[in-house]
Amino acid sequence: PKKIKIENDRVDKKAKKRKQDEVRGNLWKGEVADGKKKAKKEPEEKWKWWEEERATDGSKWRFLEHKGPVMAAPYEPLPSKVRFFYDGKQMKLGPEAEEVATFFAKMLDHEYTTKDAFRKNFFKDWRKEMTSEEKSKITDLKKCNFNEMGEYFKAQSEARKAMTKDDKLKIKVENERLLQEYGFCIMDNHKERIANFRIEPPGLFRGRGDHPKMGMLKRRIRPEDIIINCSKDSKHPKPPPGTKWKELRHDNKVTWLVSWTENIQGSIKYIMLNPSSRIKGEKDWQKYETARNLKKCVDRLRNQYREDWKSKEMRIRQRAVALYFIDKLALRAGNEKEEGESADTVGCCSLRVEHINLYPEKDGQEFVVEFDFLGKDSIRYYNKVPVEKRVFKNLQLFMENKQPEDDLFDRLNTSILNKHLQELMDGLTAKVFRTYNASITLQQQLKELTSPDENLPAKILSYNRANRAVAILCNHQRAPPKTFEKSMQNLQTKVSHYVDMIGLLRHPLGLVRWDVEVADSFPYSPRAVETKKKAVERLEEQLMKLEVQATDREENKQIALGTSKLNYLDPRISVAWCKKWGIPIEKIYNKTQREKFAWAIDMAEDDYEF
DNA sequence: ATTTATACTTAGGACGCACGTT
DNA sequence: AACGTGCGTCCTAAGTATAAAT
Repeated sequence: PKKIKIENDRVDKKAKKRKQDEVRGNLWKGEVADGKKKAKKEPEEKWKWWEEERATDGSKWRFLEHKGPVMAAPYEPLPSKVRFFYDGKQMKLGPEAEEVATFFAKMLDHEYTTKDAFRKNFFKDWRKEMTSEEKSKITDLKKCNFNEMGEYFKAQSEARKAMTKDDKLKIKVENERLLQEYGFCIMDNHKERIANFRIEPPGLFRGRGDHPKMGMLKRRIRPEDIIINCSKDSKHPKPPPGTKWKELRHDNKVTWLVSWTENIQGSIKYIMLNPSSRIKGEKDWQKYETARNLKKCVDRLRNQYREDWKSKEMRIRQRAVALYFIDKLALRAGNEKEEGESADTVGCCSLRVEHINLYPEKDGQEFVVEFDFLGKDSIRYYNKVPVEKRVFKNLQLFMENKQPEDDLFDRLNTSILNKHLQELMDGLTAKVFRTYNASITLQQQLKELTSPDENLPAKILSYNRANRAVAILCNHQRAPPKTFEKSMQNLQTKVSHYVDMIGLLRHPLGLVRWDVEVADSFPYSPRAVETKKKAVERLEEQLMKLEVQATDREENKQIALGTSKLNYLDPRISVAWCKKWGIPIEKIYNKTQREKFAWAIDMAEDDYEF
């Protein structure tokens, strides 16, 4: 595999030395025992992996030791007072059938338990867990009454909420212990955080959107399903007593520690490291370097695909138009999906004729393409865009003699497209355009929106607006928060409250209302005037802050900023912006994000350019 | 050329908790 | 102390991409 050599790849000799000095194996002994106090008091110097050289042989690590996954808690049968009824008659279920029944009972309040597909899939899978006796009795889901179960779980969760502080603390301590024991691994002399060290518990599958497999039973994972990956010379994780792992593997060409095959789609699930880890960070850094490489040649590429719109070969024209969409609209590549295996969603290459409408003229604009389709996670993409005449004509051509459900780009798929892109630039794939366009947009928007003399909240509003421009480009949506309207109203109430107060203060008579002390000194003593002035200033600043907050929130109603911040925006752009304007980085990145982007925070200066 | 397997990134929503407000 | 709410964390589904198998 090709490695993109990163520029400015300084090698810090001292860092190298430090690394060798660090002792391996302090993880499972000593440290945990003498408590976290020590670790907290003198946090071991943060490892700057970005100052070290990277492996060039395709190996991902040299040493890997971990404790294996945390298995899902075993099923606890219901107390006998909680009954299940079939066709009005009480019925005691065996533990297997009962467990699956509880999954359904826990979802009773959800709308999807009313959906045909959900019920059908659930019932089919549930029956597989029944004894032959149960199976012969229980033949109709409609006759099943899970209400007592459902109530029981509701009560349980109420009880959990109502627990004493002490009991809550106990749980917290136990979680912390689990984290300390299983949440870290040793990779190449460093203790690194694991992202998801728990095996996914069994339950009913609920895909996103109109998923054909909704309601199916996601089965319990046993040690016998699990593959462990670690160093040969490490202390191997032990399977729970009386069980065996499926396999113990020592593959340092991959980054995962644990894997298993999930039964719904038959896909493999992995346990991997946290985004703050070296192995994820390097990859992330490299991703942005590839996007920066695209920046260097994007003009050439754009000229190229514009030329290709005229090609006499249909496949080349399709490739060129698709690439234009991917570039201009930041569409995803659009791999083909097996029909009936998941929700019907598309990306660029898998667009169908039914997903676009062509308007030679619309709303005073020429050659408008209207997109309307469900993308990843069944999020709707709706957009009307004027395109160049040639693109428009090509689209008409591609749609000729086709049915709505036919592929728009019938001579193209992501594999063909990526092969082409690979020839144009080393490391280039379709998704790089999303990264590139997102990052360059942030940089441009920040330049445009930041005004030097604005105060801190206003600058942050500008940042959020730049961030928002990217989120809109990438179509990162969210469901409006349930409490949105109300919290917006609250904010407005506060605002008018401040406006009133300021009004009163500004008016001399307002003194009577405002503050007894000042009122007493009526008419104005110099001190009172000064105090009043200060108070007005303070109030006005708070008002400003509130107004900014209100604006920001309103504009953000249906837009999710997190995804682009975490996955598309070169963090060095944000770091540089913060440094340039003296904004504390904490205003932009929370703790987790600062950990993930530690490399960028350490590296980028105020003049960094993407 | 097409399908399958694998590994990894990207994604939105649920949930719970800290924190400010009443 | 009770409340509520906004944020961060967790969860895991759903994508992209590539290599290997057919």
